[in-house]
Amino acid sequence: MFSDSEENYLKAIFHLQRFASDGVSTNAIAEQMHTKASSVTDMLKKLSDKKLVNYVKYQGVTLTNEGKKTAAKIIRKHRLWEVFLVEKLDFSWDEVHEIAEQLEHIESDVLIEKLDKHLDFPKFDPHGDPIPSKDGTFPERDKVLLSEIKVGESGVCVGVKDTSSSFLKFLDKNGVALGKKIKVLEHEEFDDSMRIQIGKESMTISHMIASNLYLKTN
Amino acid sequence: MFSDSEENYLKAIFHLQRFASDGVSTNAIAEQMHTKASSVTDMLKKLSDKKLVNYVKYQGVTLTNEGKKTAAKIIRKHRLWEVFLVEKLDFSWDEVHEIAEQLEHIESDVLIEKLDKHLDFPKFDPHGDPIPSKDGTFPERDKVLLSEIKVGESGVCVGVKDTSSSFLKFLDKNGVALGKKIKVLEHEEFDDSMRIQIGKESMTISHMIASNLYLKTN
DNA sequence: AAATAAATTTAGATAAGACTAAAAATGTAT
DNA sequence: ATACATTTTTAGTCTTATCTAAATTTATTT
Ligand SMILES: [Mn+2]
Ligand SMILES: [Mn+2]
Ligand SMILES: [Mn+2]
Ligand SMILES: [Mn+2]
Repeated sequence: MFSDSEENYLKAIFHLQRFASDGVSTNAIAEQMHTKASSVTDMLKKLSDKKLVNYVKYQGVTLTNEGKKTAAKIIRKHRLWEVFLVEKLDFSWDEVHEIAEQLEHIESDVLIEKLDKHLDFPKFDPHGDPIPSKDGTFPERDKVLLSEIKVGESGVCVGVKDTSSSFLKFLDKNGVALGKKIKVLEHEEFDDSMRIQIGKESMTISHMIASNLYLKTN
Repeated sequence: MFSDSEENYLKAIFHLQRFASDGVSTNAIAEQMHTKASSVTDMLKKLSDKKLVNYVKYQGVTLTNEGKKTAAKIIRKHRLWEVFLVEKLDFSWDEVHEIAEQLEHIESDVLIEKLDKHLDFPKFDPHGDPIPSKDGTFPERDKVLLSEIKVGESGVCVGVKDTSSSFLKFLDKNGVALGKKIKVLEHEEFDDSMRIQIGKESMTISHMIASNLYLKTN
């Protein structure tokens, strides 16, 4: 149906579109894709011909409905495979992204649905990111950055904002994982660092850490 | 490491090499790959540069040790994924080949080993074909074509020679599957058809069928 | 409102992989 | 041994996806 490259562009535009209120810029896409602006322009023309994006020269792009649907499907595949890798093959959450980048391009509708069933229809991936349903709807979950939580309150870890391997490895090392209960013990005004309770341990974390961890409060 | 196309050529040469005693011909590869001889020549040069094949103009090719190792690895991946699809995702054996053709190109050594473990280190795929080990060794199994078995003797179905979807579907329809015990009741000289007992049923099968089913005799 | 800077597109090149048509090498039959 | 047929290679073209460098458009300053 679509080439791997086309699918990767659609995914990139989809993710960038959430932040930019207007069209997504050529440069933004180039940066996201680690490619050059001229390559992006070429691809935008092609995607526009295929009615996947609304493209006006010099004005940036937005996804059409068809483009959104296609992007959601790829993200669905990516995240389902990530769940598989962690749940069934015993990978840790910092190792799965690269492999899922490949697996997301495997084409077979039956495969996705069977995989979904095998995994018992998960709603969120190993990083807490929502898995769109077959029709492209993303499940919502009210989550708050740990950095926004007041002293004395607590919540359950449901996701990470930064999904870099180094951050995930740091969390592992300190016993932080999805489902863990975290309570804010202290908040240092000076540098916005926090003292938190996680399980029976307590630890101090920087603002950098606290602003990349999502909690679900009761 | 290698492109999907390169991998597919290596696999094709590997399979053709089992029959041809000397080098594999350009035309044979072209037919197997559903491509043109000129495209094959181009690729052979490339594979030769990469020391994956021994190529002498007009003389056909053979795989180098490196080429054999690479081909075995791809076949290993293909067959492990087929086991996964049948055992874990509940596909039937006639549906898995096309998907495995895609999955075999996913690159991650850790993934293959974890998949192998998850499947409990299978030695044969859903069609009875041997799964090479990490070092490229193919497990052997003494098997005989059903058409070679004498009246009164019996064996257990361990593989198929023809793996076409139509043949596999026919077998399913008639209750033939790997592990089933089959006993030869009669043999018709005229057309080499056979009357066989499978489970509690008995049925007549053509020579075409009998010469594409492998049994393991006791 | 120019002038300058930044972003974007165009033009032209390159590489992989495939194809067609023509040329060259090899094999077969008189 | 020569002619004919088959196989294989070469030459040249096409598509996709990328790049660099130059041109163009849009945005920002003075
Ligand atoms: Mn990911
Ligand atoms: Mn993820
Ligand atoms: Mn197969
Ligand atoms: Mn198989």
